[in-house]
Amino acid sequence: MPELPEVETIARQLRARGVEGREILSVKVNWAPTVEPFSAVQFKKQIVGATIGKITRTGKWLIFSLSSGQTLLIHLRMAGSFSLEPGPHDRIVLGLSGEMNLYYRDTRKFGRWKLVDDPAVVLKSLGPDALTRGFSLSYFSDQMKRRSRMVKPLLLDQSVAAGLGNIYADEALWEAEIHPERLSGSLSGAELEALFKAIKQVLKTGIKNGGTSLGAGKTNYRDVEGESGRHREEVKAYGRGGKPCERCGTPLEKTVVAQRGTTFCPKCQRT
DNA sequence: GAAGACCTGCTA
DNA sequence: TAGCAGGTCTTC
Repeated sequence: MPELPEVETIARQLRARGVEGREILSVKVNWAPTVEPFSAVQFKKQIVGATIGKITRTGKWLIFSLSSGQTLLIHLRMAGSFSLEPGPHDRIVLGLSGEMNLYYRDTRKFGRWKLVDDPAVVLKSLGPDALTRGFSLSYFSDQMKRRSRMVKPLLLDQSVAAGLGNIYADEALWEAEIHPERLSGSLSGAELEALFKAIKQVLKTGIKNGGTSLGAGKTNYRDVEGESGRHREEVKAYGRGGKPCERCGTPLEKTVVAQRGTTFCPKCQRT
């Protein structure tokens, strides 16, 4: 579930809560497959005693630099989240110096913690983070022309832009008034620019609103404080199938594109 | 491209 | 009870 804005919100809150600079005193692994590439026992051995340095983010990856020189790369996949209070489905618990426990919660158990010597080995498969300067209009236009595929699956392809997921891809396409099944090579210069700007805008607005969560369930996005994102009220397309398009009033259509649920306006998103 | 795998829980 | 879910990976 978490996409770039949700992961960014979590990274900011972990920093604000002072997780950086604390020593890892203990590690409890309740679901061993979360940890890669080591066994839970090896994983513990390697990180206990290390101090957490900078906490950053690239695409949907959370990055903890450790004083040991190793890096902890955390991907929340569909349902991962962090909390400073214990709760159900806590898969990993870090006991930190200064009486703080950091709980990694993941109902669906899809999330992964990778402990690596060189983060580039994992991150090199990603394109530029969608909110960095490296993700420029010229780069984006080139990628879209070069790989002529349906535009929505291309937006979800992390090797094109890192960070977009199903919600913000639908939102960006709605903003830019482009049909999700358009072939990327058929987009005009004006359409490419509109889509490029829409991507940056929906992600920035998502961050400003603390991310998006749709319902009240346990699999829903929660930030470190246990709050659901306020971006829910701003969503124009995702999850609004059958409801009127806010631009033209036409009922939005829900379909499947590249095996992902996709909502769009059949009238104003051009085919 | 598509389909299945990995998981649990919510919603219809 | 079946179908679906914010993601990615593997195998056709």
